Amino acid sequence: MIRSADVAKQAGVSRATVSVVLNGRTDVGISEATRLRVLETARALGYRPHRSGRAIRSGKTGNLAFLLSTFNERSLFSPRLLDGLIDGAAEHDQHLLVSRLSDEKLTDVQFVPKILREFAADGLILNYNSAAPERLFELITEARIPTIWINDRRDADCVFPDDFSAIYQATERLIADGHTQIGYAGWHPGPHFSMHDRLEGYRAAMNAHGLLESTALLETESIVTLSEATAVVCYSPDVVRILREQLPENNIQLVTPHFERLENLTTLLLPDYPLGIAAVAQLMQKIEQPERELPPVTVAYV
Amino acid sequence: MIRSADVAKQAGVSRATVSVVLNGRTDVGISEATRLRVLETARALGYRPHRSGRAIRSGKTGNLAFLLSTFNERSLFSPRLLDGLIDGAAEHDQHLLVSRLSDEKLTDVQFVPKILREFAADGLILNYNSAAPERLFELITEARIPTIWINDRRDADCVFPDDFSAIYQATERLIADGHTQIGYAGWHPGPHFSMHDRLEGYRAAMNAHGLLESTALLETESIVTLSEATAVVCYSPDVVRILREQLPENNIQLVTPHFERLENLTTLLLPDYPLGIAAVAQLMQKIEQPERELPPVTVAYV
DNA sequence: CTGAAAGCGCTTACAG
DNA sequence: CTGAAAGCGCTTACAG
Repeated sequence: MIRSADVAKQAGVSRATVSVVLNGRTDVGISEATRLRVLETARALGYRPHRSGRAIRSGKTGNLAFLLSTFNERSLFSPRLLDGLIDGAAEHDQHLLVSRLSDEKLTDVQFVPKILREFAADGLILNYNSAAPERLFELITEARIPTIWINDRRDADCVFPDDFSAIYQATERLIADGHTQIGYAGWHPGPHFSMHDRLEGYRAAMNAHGLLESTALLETESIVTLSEATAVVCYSPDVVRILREQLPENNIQLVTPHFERLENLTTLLLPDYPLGIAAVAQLMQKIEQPERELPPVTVAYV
Repeated sequence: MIRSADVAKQAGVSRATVSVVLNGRTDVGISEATRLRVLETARALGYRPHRSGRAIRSGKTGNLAFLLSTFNERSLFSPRLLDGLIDGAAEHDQHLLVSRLSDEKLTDVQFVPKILREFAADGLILNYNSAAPERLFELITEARIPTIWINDRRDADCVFPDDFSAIYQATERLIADGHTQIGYAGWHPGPHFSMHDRLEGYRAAMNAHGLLESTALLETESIVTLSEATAVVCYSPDVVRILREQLPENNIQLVTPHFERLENLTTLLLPDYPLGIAAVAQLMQKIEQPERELPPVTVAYV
């Protein structure tokens, strides 16, 4: 293992100089020749600074932890969300720790997840919707660790997709096309905030233009009958198949949590990558000012 | 932030005693009363040991890094694989760091991923199939970090699903049922080792029983015609739909990388969770003895 | 502009 | 059985 002392010795400078050069500090004047010599020596030796050294000195681990449920309904999870988090973390020079917890584990009062038992990350990104086990809230509070909630609408410290605006926007597109009989085919408002927000987005758009609502709320993938509607805003791609038999494609607006655009269909996609980026940005702010409650952040569908 | 010194002071012992008690060391005799007092004090204070402190002392970060490509064809990735890795890491008292790299980034010789630029993990689990960018190999070698390859068949230090045996076993089931005209519907051997292994598994089973091969190798989801076959071993679930129109369900054996069993169909599933567990176990061994080349490990389909 | 010293939180010998 | 001391790799004042 190469230490900063090895680089210093080899380059003929002190450890402090190595640190200053490698961290690109500009407040300390270092001769260009020395700077280059240190950089080159570090490279040649394959020096990889030990994160823990800095961590213990700075009080910051340089790690962010991403926590989700093994129970898929509880957590939004996609490779793109993970990419957003990883890229976001990298932008802020942080590593991303990942952990998944089962509800069963969380019901055990003895159980404390490793990530909360130790000080191994500077902050937490929680990917648990509103139905998260009560015990989880306790654990977070006890650990007193800066936390941002992702995909949950709360009073503060959260980042979530703007379902309201997405549906609102989709509805307005149909209105702009001259439609007055516009249906909404989505799910019954359920435990997740987004179900409620989408319905409200539709209602708000219709009301704003003095139009009458015509909703077909779904319990499952039941058949949609919106006989009087000439156009439909819809959330479930499963329903599109049925709608397509009844309506021209131009008259269907899809807003979807899936990532694939359906052929010839105007589609708004869940912004999972930007969600990850935004969540990390919020968490960094939260880490800097742990006491301050951050106002909720919405991320637009794309 | 609560430090071990705080716990020591509060409990009226030295920091060393706190360390010994909290790490459950048995080689040092500690009175039961003292032990309980330290544990209770730590709990009451909400003490969370700073990983970096131990890391810097022990030379081990306690982190394992999982590295994959943003290019999906390069990396096997599923929530269950991640669960396997996370649970495996937890078993060994390690955290899991995750990072994804795009091929473009890796073509840039200047670019060194954060995880290799710093010493932040004790070892690496690489989820890159054989077609990984050349630069990646260089980077790993330069960093001299214990590494296990997952889902790639190499000479050493790798963990991969046993595609050969899965297909062999599926073929033998049909032979045991009395079939002699057995087809294999899979993909042309391509860059990934598994394509080759599956075909060989089929061939080996047929040869072992003196039967003639009848393969329909697929380029895409083309129609399968195995007119003389009374039974088929098949890898692609897409092909099952077509086969089902030609054959009774009992005469189809599916081996699949997807996680869902098809109704009424004998199916062998890719063992992604066990793969994660096994990969971590191998990596822990590799970290302990970095010089030693570990023989390849296969994980059976389930 | 550079270097010696101190200290971050932890654990491990070692002395009592 | 317990505690004082040393040291892991790093960075940050501070003295020269």
